[in-house]
Amino acid sequence: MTGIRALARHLDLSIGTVSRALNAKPDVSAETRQRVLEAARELGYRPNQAGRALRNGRTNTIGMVLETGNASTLGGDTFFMHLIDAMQETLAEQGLDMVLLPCRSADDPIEFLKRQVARRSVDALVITATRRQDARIALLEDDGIPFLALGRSETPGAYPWIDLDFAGVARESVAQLARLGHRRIAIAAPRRDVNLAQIYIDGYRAALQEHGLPVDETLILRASASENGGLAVAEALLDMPDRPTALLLGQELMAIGVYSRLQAEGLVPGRDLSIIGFRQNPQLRFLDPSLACFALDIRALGQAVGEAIVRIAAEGQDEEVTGRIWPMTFVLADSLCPPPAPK
Amino acid sequence: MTGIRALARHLDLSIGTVSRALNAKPDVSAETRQRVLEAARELGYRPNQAGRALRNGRTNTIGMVLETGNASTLGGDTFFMHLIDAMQETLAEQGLDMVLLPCRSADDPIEFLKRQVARRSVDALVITATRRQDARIALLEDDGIPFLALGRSETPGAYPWIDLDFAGVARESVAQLARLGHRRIAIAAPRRDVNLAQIYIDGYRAALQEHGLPVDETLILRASASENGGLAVAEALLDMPDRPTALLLGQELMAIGVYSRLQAEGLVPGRDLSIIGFRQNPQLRFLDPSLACFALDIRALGQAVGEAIVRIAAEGQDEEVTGRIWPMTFVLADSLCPPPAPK
DNA sequence: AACCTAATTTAAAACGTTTACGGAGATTGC
DNA sequence: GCAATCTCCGTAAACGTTTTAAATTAGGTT
Repeated sequence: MTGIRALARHLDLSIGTVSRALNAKPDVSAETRQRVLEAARELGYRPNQAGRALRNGRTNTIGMVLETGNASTLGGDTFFMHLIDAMQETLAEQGLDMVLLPCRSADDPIEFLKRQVARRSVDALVITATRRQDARIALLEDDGIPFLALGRSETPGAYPWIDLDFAGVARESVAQLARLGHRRIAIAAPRRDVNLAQIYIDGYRAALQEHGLPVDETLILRASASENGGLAVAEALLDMPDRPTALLLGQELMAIGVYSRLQAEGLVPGRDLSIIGFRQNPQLRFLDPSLACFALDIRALGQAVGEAIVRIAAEGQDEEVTGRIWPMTFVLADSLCPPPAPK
Repeated sequence: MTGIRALARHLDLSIGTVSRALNAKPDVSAETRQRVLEAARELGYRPNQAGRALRNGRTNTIGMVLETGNASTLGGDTFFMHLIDAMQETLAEQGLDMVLLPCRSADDPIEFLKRQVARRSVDALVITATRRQDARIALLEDDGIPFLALGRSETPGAYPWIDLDFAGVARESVAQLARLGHRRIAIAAPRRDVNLAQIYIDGYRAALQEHGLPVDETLILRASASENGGLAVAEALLDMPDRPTALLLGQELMAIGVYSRLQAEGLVPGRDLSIIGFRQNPQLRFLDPSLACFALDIRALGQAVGEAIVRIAAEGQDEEVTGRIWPMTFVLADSLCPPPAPK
């Protein structure tokens, strides 16, 4: 276990000089620096992280909270995998490490975060899956931990966030359908407390009005963010007396349930009902007919998140806080058609 | 930022006494302990992790290396999510934290591990996706970092591992098919350097001999661990003059490709070709006819991994090293049938 | 030779803990 | 009443760094 002390002794130098040489600080001759670096490599010296963190008050590590047990984060989706991949690349370029902090969805996210905050083993945190009211934000602000929220929240206060453009998705979806002649457009979104659902539905309302279409509250459906949720949505649609001709989905996996329920009734997406999904998802590539949805450049997003959290970690709390909306682009597919002629 | 010093001053006690009180050490009166705990809660005292780690030489944290960019780990599969969830639960019960260390598959895993080892920010490591020859194992042994390999390796040396029973999967698969009367059973497995493929194929060979069936090397196929790999496998099968009547798949997602290629030819799994998949995977639940495969209790596995790594972290290198094979149970489904009568 | 400056190095303090050791009272045993 | 024991607490060292301030050396300039 060669510490800097052993290294200094071996070189017949003082600890301080060795430290400066290793950290590219001034006040050390070129020759000495050379010797030190060589000996460090030779003896396999690696600075002790704990000592360094204690002295510096920094860990050079960025943490990201990852909810396990929640299908929309780690499982059944390559979104987070690619995001993390790109983030890590960006952070590594800055000499920062990245760790993922798995938080069981069964546990209290506040308690979990308190524990992480207490450990102070990361310089800054990225939190995901923000709720409409998210107590974690107040906690982090109180404790002065620099953080970035991946997803907006209605929690008051100024803090940095990056969120996907769900309002834009709703607007563009309605525009596409209105152009095809649809007038009765249903929308399905997950639980109220996830903020994106609210933004999505608000965008939908605004877009309808923009196109001079009435807002029918019975066409706004809530369902669980899963295949089963999609089944329930399709079920509800089938039961409607004046069935809508188009459907917007506020979560990816719902489409699977909708398709299978419709097809069980002999109905065909893109002929009997126009459907626009949400985020593009490789799991949906088997849907037939193909599902219109919204794509985004996940790697670029990961890079942006990485760059943002680096700045936030460096500048601490007095960073000029700013929210940022990430664009998504419409992907046309076969699940769209003009509304069927009323019989 | 209330450290133990501020806490001690506030209580008019010495730092040492406060520390002992907080850590449930002896030599402190019940009354004082009570006061200390109360004040700690009130002032929101949280021990500084860096100071503690420096002093103790332990971080009370277990790390797990997670390969991003690799579909079989984070993406497209809930396996790791559930595993991590269960592991974390087990570790939390022991008062240990868990962090995931995302390793880009584009980067050199050895360099990545060296960096992590150097940081010494975890007490023990779980490594996944072990290769047949895995230099990481030698590195960890050399550096004296306690670790557990999730997956065997042929790398010499004694180290603890837990692996799924791929040999058993192959054996049981052959047994099931032989019982149905199949004599020409093909097998498809991923790249040679992943160890599980080797074990799987070895098990297949042994099982064939056990049932008195000939081993035809042309029936042993290699393909990428993906849907595309499955397409290629099906392609190869269709081109064979004396087509096999059954197929074993050494990776989950292959089944998707196999099914779609077969169905494009008008062939039906479970009628024209019997297929046994690998690990049960929620992504495969839409396959029709349903795919026979092997299930395992992921939560129990996660718990076992958690318990093992706790022991390993506690006892350091002199833990009695032992490998462990995790059982998988056959799940019967509609993709099996007796071989079609030769025409 | 004495002094100043610049370049390089050393010494020491500090970060926040834990723990071995010693000491002061209080209690017990004779 | 004195020694021995026990209980509780304070002191100080140690963990491995980084950094500030002081010290040393070398190289001029008077």
